[in-house]
Amino acid sequence: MATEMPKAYEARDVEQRIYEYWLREGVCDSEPDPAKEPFCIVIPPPNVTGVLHMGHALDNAIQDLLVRWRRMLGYGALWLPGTDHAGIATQNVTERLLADEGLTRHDLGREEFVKRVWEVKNRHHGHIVQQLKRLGGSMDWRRERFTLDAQCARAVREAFVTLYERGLIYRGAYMINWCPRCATGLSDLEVEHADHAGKLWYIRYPQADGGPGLVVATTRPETMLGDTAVAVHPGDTRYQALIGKTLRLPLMEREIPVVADEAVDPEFGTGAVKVTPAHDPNDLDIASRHSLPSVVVIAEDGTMTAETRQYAGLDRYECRRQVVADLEAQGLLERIEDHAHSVGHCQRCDTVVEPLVSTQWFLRMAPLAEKGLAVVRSGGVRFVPERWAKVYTDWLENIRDWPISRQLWWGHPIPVWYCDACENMVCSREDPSACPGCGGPLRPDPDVLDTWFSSALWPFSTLGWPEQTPELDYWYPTSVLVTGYDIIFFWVARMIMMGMELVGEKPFHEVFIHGLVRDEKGRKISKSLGNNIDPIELIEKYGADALRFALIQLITHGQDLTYHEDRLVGARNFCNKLWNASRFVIMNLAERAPEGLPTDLSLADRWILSRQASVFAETNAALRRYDLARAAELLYEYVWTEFCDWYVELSKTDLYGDDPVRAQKARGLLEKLLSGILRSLHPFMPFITEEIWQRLYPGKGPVALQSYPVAAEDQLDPQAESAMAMVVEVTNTIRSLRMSVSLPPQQRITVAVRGPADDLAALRELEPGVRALARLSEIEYLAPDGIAPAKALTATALGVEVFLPLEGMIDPAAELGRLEKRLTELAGLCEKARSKLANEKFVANARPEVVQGERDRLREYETEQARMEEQMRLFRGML
RNA sequence: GGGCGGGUAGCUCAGUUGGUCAGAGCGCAUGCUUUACACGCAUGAUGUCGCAGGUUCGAGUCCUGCUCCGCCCA
Repeated sequence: MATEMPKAYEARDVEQRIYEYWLREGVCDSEPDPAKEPFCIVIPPPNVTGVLHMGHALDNAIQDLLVRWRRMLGYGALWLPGTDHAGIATQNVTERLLADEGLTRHDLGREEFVKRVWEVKNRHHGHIVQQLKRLGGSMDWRRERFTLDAQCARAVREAFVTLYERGLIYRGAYMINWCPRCATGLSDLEVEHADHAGKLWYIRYPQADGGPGLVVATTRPETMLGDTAVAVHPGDTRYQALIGKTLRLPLMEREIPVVADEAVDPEFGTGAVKVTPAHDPNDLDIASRHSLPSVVVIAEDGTMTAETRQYAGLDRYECRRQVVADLEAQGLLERIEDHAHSVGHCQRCDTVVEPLVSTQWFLRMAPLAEKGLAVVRSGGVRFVPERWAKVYTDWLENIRDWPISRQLWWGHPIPVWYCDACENMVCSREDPSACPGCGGPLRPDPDVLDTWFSSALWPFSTLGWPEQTPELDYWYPTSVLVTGYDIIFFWVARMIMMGMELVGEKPFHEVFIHGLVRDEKGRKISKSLGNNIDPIELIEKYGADALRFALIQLITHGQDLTYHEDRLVGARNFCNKLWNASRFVIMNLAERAPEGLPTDLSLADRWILSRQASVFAETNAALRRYDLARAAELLYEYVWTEFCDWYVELSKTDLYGDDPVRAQKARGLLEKLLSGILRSLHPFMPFITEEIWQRLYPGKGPVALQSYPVAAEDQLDPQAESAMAMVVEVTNTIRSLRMSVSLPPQQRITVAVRGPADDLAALRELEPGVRALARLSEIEYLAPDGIAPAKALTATALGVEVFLPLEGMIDPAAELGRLEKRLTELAGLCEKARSKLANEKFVANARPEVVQGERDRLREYETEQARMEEQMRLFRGML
């Protein structure tokens, strides 16, 4: 067996080689297998031109953990990878590149531009895939998909046409959010609202008959050019006389009416609001109630229209300055106030969006939302943590129709064609060659679909839908979707609705929602802050396993998590601990260990087997309820504290003792325990566990395909656990007492122990180990009534008295101080317990075992108290 | 304005159905070339569990109010 293991684990020497090994072994490949229960996760496809950030690292660490765990449990586990074409984002990336050449997409023309985008996509694609691989993701790369590939395109077209045929998709002119920079319509979700320190301009609108008129307050003076009315609240006494009168719109010199409308807030500004139906959704509502005309004054490129005459062609903000200046010159600007208000920005480019009436394709959401709500309410789709279900249902209950067309060149074309000759419109699964009405030429719809439209089909388009493939049949609905709460509306909700509508079945059983990764100062990661953390750099520094383990440890109950480099150091150290514990075991396995579980187990053996069985049971339970941090903690604790600190140390007395049978038994058990540790940790830290596994069992195949350890009930041994707890406590007590008198570590001493026969027997069984760990030359066993050594340091450890007879080294005054402190503590504890027990209501109401526990505790305290007092008397005699 | 989450050791966070002096990691202090590991070992210090009431024999844990921080929606 190869025993040459470096002293420290070096992730960089291991990871790439191991990943290639998995690919070679087909570890991540999966086929539908009716003999196995299916388990499937589809990756939230990262933006193909994006760069992996910590959020992806977290998201993928979680998915890989779940998939590897299920795979080892024997499920037909598939993790399906892929990327998203990210319409606006990718088009913007390409346009920026063109800008460097001094070109715009219009210079190139649509066809040439789209070709360029594909080139950009192809360049970035390899990079993002490489990053996912470096994280150790066990995706089935043979099944990789791209939201714009032929298979997804087929699904998108099928979905669109089907929805259209069902009357769920319609086209019309409605007010939508428009990004003047991206030159496309946006859905509400793609608009981010930010508070903006703006102004409130008070403008006088005189009456047409020469009267003083009224004053309106507005945050957007430039839109006054498109005003077609002024509205006041019908109950507002200030304006009763003006309702129905006509005003003269300044600058435009147009006559507009004063209307009364309930929607006006009399508290805001002057209580009179200007009505610009073409550029404000609320005004549009008012306009429709009063049959007001609409005047478009801002064009799609953010400049003023011809309607604005002298302002035509100005940028909207330049126009604002001009309008304000002109109003002021005419004495119509009454005053200006500071006014903070919320302004919508384009999610992709941060430009202030413009509400505009525009002809778009819409998806009717009410019927879809109904199905989406039903399946979550009935528990068909379960959110973890549960509270996110409410976020989801609240949104769906108030949902508006979804504008799905985008005025971009990069994306899925809308499968609709128009005949200019006969005004026919064709929506078709196949490209039509001519107008079915007149046989004339057809013009394709120039728009593409919102990227989220194709993302919404992802769980089934990737599995082959609309074909009824074996994959779709086996893995759909998928098992769990893992994603951050920030895309519940964008993506999760839409997948659920589309799955229900198009496949007739939910896309997944569960949704595991995690928080976002924040920087060390707790700030959200953002481009503008420039506080992005590159997971690849961290992988290079600490290893992918350390990064993954640290992230898993940091997961809280759906909350954001604060990244801290210290955590990575801790996780890296844990990797090294595992490496060295394994190194120790493997070095000692130079002689082949026997097969099967050894017999003639010691107390320590029975204890560690019991602990391992119990930890594995708890770990699986924690994973099942998605308490991933707890699962990681359980294994961390077990490996470091119980296995390394105690079991390995105790095993040395067997390994290096003169009994070859015991040594052989120790080797056998260490190997068995390590096997369990490696398998249990593999989903958390795949690389290092695989590397060690290969060294431990060359030729046995990847650990990734071994069985995941589950509970072994027959190994649970509560008696061994409590006996061992006592041994540990006695050892710790001796160490602590040694330190209290600064005894040099090298100095071996004799200790005496006094206590129940069972406890002493347990100590005797592990005596060589205790002697080594507490640096003892000898242990003297005293019967419960045995006479304790005089002039000794003493303490009680779980009912066993420990004496360190250190005559000459003891400072009686210091000892008295220590004992006194402990006695004070004990007095307080006794007092507390006594008063509890003296309370009739406590005794009457508390559960019997709680009362009994209190009694037992009190008895222990009293016993210890008596012993301490006895010691005090001894030391006082020494003063 | 509506909703959600959080305020526990210097830092980051655990604390399952209320019941053993409140836990972990990091950091800190002291000591240690103990034949796997200094990315280590041992020992130790550290908390009015945001504030105020209430329920209860008993509250970090349940209820009410307040306060501060963060997020989502309008």
